[in-house]
Amino acid sequence: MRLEAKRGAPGAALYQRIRNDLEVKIVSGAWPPGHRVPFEHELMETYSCSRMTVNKVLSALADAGLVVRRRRAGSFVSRPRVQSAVLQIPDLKAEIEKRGERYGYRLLDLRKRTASAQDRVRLGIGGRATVLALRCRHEAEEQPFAIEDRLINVQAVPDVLKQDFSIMPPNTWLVGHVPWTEAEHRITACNADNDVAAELGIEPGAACLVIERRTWRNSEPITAVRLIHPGQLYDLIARFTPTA
Amino acid sequence: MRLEAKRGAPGAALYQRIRNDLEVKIVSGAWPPGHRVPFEHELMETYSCSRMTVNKVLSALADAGLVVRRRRAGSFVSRPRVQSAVLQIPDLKAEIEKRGERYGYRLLDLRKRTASAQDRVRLGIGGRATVLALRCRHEAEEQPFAIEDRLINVQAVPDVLKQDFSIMPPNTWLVGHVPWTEAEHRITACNADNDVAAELGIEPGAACLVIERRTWRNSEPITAVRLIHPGQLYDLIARFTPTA
DNA sequence: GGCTATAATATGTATAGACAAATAAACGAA
DNA sequence: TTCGTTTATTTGTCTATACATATTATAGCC
Repeated sequence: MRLEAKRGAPGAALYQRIRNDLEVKIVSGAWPPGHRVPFEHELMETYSCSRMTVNKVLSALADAGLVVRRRRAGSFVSRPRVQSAVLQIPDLKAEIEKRGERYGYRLLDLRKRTASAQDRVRLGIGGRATVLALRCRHEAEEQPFAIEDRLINVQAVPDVLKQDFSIMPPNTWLVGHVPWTEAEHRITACNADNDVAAELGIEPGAACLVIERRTWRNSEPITAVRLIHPGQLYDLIARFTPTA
Repeated sequence: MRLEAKRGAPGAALYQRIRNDLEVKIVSGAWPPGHRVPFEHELMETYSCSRMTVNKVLSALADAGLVVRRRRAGSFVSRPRVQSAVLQIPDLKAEIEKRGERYGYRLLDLRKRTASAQDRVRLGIGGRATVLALRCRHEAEEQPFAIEDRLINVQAVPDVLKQDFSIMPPNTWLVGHVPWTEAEHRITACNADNDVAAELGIEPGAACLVIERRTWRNSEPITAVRLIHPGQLYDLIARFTPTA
């Protein structure tokens, strides 16, 4: 979102002030869900401006999901406010360093192989394929922070074979070099098995937060990754303000 | 005037087609981060349209974070693509019924009390306050699906005392009647304690996914809720496509 | 060179006017 | 009544134009 002067302040652009006015009415509850907001020509009167200007505001509110627009009927405050939030799925290296902690990384295992049936399911590919399978550990201040279990579709990203993942985490390289068009995240909880417990330095059976992410580029699978965090150690936090 | 507009158009609006063209160039990587996208007057030429139309496209791309615009310099493809996703935090009743399963609900405990120190921390309030504390269970097809542990700030929502939460889950009432302006979500994993295990019908120690949500209305705390799901039973899925 | 004033240019916002498309509401026929 | 048709209204998109504003490039000066 572009930042102008203050959104509602005098001096801000006219359409920003109009938008702010309407948003306040909506999020404050003064206009409850289902309420019909004034017609464009009414808002033109109210603000002494052209229709293009109020149209821009209402279209933006519709894009933001605060109103629904229907020809001939008008614009209406959206029904049930969806409980949605922008979730930041961080690059662990960047995230840890942002906290001012020392980041550590260790490659536990790497192998190139013809995709097994299980690999094909995880990546969502059919037929023969070559994959790079990695397992590595992320550390913050010497403490294990996450186990990463990743498959990369070599066909989609041939350059990946030239990278040295013993010094650089695969995610850091991928986000910088491989654009993606679609991603899916799945978040679950599981009990640590013996391997994971040993690698993370926790008790077997301890609860772990699991984040699985799959990315595609124009429908071609790129990578599937599973990040396993000790449950107490890691929070995913999402903040949401409708105005945003 | 509009002779050009119909050419090669599958019905979509002109600015939609332009936007799509540019997005493809960006997300495909054809225009890498930092690349200068054509000036508005160049796009006018390319698409034989007015500046307002290409301006609308570029402003929308800027709002979406795909480009950065700088006066006198031009518009540039944004730097690092952030790993973010819109996470749908569903209303459980709606979610379960959408799957075609039977929703069940049971109020386990409800009490009105003066906020304890712990309550005040959870809600983020200071001083004296009255809260409503609920504990309830959500079921899908007779199976326990989640334990909900909720605090409601009675000052912020006095009407809450008039509701009968033995038949209607608090979330269903709240989302329909109490607008909020800010929300925070926190997702963690924990091992089921004996109480939770009994209520969910799982083994003590089994991994659970915990979603904590706090909402405010103009900085006034409304409610704090903790949802505890059996780890195997529940997935949070977030899909993200830049095109939206 | 380094500094400042000036011009050039791209974006930011706003207007008035035009026609298209969808559809709620009124109307009329069976 | 009920069904189809017409009409009126609202939103959707686009144009051509205008001026404001930020910022880069340049020219001129010391």
